[in-house]
Amino acid sequence: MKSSVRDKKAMLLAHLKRAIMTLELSPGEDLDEMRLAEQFGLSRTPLREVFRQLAQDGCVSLRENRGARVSDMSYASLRDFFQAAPMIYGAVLRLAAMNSKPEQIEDLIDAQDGFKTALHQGSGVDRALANHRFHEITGEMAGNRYLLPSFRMLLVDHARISMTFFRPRDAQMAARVSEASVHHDQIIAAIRAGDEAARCLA
Amino acid sequence: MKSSVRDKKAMLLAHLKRAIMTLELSPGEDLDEMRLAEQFGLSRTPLREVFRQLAQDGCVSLRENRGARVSDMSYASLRDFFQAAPMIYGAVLRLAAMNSKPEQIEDLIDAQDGFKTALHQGSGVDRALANHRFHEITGEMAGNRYLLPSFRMLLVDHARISMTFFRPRDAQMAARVSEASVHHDQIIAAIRAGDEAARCLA
DNA sequence: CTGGTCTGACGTGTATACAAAGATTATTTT
DNA sequence: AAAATAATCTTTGTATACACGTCAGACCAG
Repeated sequence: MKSSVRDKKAMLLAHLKRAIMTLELSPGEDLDEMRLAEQFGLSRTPLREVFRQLAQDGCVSLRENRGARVSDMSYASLRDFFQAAPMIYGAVLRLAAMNSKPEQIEDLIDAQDGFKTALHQGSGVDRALANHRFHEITGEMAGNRYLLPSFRMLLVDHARISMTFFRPRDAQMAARVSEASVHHDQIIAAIRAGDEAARCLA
Repeated sequence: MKSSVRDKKAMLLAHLKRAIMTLELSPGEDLDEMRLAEQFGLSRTPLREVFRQLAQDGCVSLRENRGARVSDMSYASLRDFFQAAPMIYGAVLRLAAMNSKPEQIEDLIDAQDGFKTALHQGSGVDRALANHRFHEITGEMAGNRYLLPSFRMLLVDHARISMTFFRPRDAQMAARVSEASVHHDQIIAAIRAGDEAARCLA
């Protein structure tokens, strides 16, 4: 079974995004066009399109005549992150509570199950990705085209920051992650409540 | 003097963005790749790159196998706009007040002068573009990489919404626009104050 | 040595030909 | 005559060759 170019593009996008979020590809690392092209059986044209999409999510930065490089995590970008994240996350959650569909709530609960599983028997990578998936669904629920680009950028770096600072041995860290699980449950409850409220109005 | 491809790309980008913001290109209108390519003396490859950049700003939507189309302004997107705009604008202004540089404040004052000129002797298009320029500078001042993508999208549709609903004869509208000018002055004052405060801390 | 420029190798940017998908028109069938 | 289907035509997506810019190391001047 040979996959179409379209599928290969999607795979490459997912692969690179995952690798960047998990720090498998380090911030600042260069991406080699030609190498990736032949590795994934694509020509450079669609590959560069994938780079553009990654740039949109803040995964890579494109430098004129100097290729794509994994976005670095400087002190400045950490500061930017903690300035922007609370607002955008808050806004997304409010909208998610207003606009969520029953089916999406099911997805969210599944994602939270996945997160709990990762919490107890997964690696740091598993936890970061499961957490990412959870929040990604809240973004879908909010469904606001203006908020989404910023939200997606934040989620990518949320994962990278978790990966950077998470230390499995550290008891405080373990507590933090458990807190996240509780927080997720609160989010689900709030969204359910919002959904009920919306239903009553309709 | 013949301009380089790089310059032509920048020109095309600016031209299309302006045309879309001023509704010279209507929402929903299709963009013809080949026509624009020969019109601007570019091949399709860099032209499609420009389309991608426009898509990033929310100017156009790219449909699989069906080219680029000017983003339409549906009821849903208006709702999204008014949900997202207050938050993002507020956040950007707060950060602008914290991070602005003296030189940027000069730019902002110049932009406000331009807006006032447009207000008194310009067309609706002039006003919308001058207003856009003003807010664009506040975005630069805030300089938060996570907020910027959403902010840019909002600004584009801010201009388009103004163009849609502005009616020169309408006295209420005239008052609205004057209000905007006052609002701009307040913004400048607030940013100046923030700048002073930051200076005192340093 | 140190600083600067030149040159060649490497990698990115663009043009163009070709392939594939969508839209349109003509044809056939009921 | 209307609907379904086939043929074509247009437009988009991909591959590839070539042009151009960048970077590194050699070479020379100070």
